[in-house]
Amino acid sequence: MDFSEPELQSPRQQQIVETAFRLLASEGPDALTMRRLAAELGIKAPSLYKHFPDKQAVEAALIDRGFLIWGNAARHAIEQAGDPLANLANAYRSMAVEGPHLYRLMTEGTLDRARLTPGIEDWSAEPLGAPFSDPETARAFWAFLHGMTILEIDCRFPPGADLDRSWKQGVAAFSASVRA
Amino acid sequence: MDFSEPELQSPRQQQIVETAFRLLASEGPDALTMRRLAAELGIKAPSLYKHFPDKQAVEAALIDRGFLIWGNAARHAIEQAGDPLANLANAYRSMAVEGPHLYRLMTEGTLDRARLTPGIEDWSAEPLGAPFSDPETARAFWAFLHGMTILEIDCRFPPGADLDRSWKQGVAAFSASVRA
DNA sequence: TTGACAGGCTAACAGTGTTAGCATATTATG
DNA sequence: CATAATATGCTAACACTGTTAGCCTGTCAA
Repeated sequence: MDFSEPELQSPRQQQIVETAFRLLASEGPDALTMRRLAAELGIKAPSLYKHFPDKQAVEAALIDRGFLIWGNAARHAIEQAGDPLANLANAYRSMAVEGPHLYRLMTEGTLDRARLTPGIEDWSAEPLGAPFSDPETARAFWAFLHGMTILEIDCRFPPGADLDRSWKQGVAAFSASVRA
Repeated sequence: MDFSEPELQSPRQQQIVETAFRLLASEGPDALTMRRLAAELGIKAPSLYKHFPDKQAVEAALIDRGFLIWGNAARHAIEQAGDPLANLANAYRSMAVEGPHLYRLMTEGTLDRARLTPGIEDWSAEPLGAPFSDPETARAFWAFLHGMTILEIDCRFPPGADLDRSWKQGVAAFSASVRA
């Protein structure tokens, strides 16, 4: 499966999503309003509704892009030499730290799957299952990755905590569960 | 340390927080508006500002309450017989499933610690460190707990996934790291 | 030439948190 | 007892949000 081409989007839609992507990344979710996004494109807010039914649809397109980014990064990580769990953890962490606003948008709250391109969510999560013999342990490892990531970018750990070490310890804990 | 008495709150403030607590639990975050909260109390929205400087302050009081609930539940869990990690995991999961809206409010986004009662965050996290010999592994375990919990209440796992088994596998993975 | 359509616009609505200014009832003080 | 202060409510309004209705213009096909 290849999700790299968003066929269903017109050039103008792609341009809007691209602008929204940059706006979210550089100024955060509070800046991602319909009026601001429109201004960034040199138009007025109501005109956006000629291209997307509502704001959620724009956000869904961003989430789609996030899943694409993560799916590719995870596949790349698995192919590398060394401990696949550590490689996945590093890739996951890097992606989120580089784009914390997008990461939050992707993972916060419930997800309206009907708005996403079908299958992309599963596709992006697929590489996480590779190192493990059963899907349940893979999901537990995913939970660890997400927990570390979101707690880190939300600054929920005590200041000065050795997060590198926590990542290592967690990866080590799950290493006993990898496929022979 | 005993956080059970919110000494700094007037009776009216306690009443408002209590009402907000019930409103959030029963109807979710969208219902927790200043106007709605006021209506629930039989007053108008601006009157709330005689008791709290802004909405964030009300939310901070709710988060305080959440930390209190969790801190007590965790202490209780640790005293029980059996695997302390499994007990903690069960307590954590139960708390979140019973009050998912409060759990999200507590854990979503960054936290303005200046608004919380000093020390309550650390106090509520304390029991998690008990079973482990180093704080880094304890934090990794916390990340696993939070990851599983938030992904579960946000329905991010595939439908039909065996979450009980994922919880078990994750707890098992960390069991090798417990203090001798 | 005409008609459809794509894509912009202004004006407006309901809802949000929040502030200013006013009224009243209780409580403390002279 | 009178008076001042405080607590606690109110209405009106502001700036912001997503969103809709209705209008106008340019492009392209029949």
